[in-house]
Amino acid sequence: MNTKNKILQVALALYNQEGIRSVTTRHIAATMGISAGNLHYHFKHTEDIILALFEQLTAAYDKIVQNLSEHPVLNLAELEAYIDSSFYLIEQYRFIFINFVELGTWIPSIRESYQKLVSKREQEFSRLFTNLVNANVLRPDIAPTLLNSLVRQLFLISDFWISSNELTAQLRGEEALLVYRQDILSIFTPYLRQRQKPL
Amino acid sequence: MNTKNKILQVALALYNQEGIRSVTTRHIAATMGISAGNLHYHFKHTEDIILALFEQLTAAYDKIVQNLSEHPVLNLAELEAYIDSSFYLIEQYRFIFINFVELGTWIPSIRESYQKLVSKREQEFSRLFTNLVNANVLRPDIAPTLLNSLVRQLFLISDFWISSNELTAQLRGEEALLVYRQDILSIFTPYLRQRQKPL
DNA sequence: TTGATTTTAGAACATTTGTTCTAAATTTGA
DNA sequence: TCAAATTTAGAACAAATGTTCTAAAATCAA
Repeated sequence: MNTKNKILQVALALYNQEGIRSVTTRHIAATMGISAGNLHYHFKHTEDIILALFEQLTAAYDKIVQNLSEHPVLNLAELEAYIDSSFYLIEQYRFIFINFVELGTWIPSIRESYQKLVSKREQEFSRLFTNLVNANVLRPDIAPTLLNSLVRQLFLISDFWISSNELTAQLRGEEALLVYRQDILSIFTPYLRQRQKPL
Repeated sequence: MNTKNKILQVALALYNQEGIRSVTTRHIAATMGISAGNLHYHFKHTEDIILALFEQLTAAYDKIVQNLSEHPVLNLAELEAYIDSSFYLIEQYRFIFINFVELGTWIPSIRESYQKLVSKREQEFSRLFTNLVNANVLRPDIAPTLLNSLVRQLFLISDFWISSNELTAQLRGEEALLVYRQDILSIFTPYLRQRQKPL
């Protein structure tokens, strides 16, 4: 692996573990055994590192979305699979989600990029709802304003579940996934058709 | 107002406006027209300022909780009033919610204090649900595990709604309140008794 | 009033941090 | 093989930051 990618890899690990506050470019360079000068040869500014990591995240998310449009979700098992894959992605780039607002004000292009991601996800989730209604999984009588709130809820919970978990239960690995999955699914629960409703 | 309180007031305003990243003790001192040395006479360490602000927040929240136990929520109008008051409090200390995880790792007593707050709110919300069921506003057939998820959802949305809004719509003032209120209420919506259900 | 205490300003210090610069080492490509 | 391009280490710099120190000013208490 070339130095540039290695920097990104080590930076991601450090940011996730120690938080953006305490990680410096010297820190990253020392951890991978190169000089600070060398690091700044590859990434002139610290923001460039963070921005590159953010672009990795959006690229990975795009893949998930693309996969979702090729293989639409038609039942609860597939919904769970999708929830799980988004969880792994979020956890992989957890420092971004934990410092989202701060990063957005620090590096404006991150906020712009996030806006675009939100639009994509809105489309994706609208389709997801429609599919589940058509597949007779969800009830068809959901008002549009309520649907808006539901979509916002989904975004909010998936983007900030990690932050919330960090402050409270601090669940890890499989345990975290299970609770995350349940929290996301409980948004859908009340709108399931009676037949499959485990209320 | 004495200098100590003035420092807290100015620090809060600056943290909210410019974010904890760019605000320094010199910054705060300069804004209020005192010397940095003087500021550090009153608060030896930066953390002491932030911790004091966090304690203001928990004290204010305690008041709301106490008021809630003295005047229980029995209908949707009262629920809205409670939602609104929590919104104003969160917005007043927005920088804390925006940097919650970072502050929690930086200043451990903040995380401990937050844990206690969460316990209080859990009790409070359980009572709130029970009250609304008894008052025939909510349906009585909500499973305990689902209730847990609902409570977590409520916490998550109230604590991170501001962060989410900051990244997307960036609504302000009354407009923000309206959407926040609707997002919180939409958690309750599916469990309302049919009579008052505006699905 | 006067002596003690508290508050304040401002200089000073140590450390950190991002970044640049230079020269050497390494790699590449013809 | 050898010159050009690249990568690298390490010193160096400038700015920022938290904090301390000292002495003066203000306040308080008897």
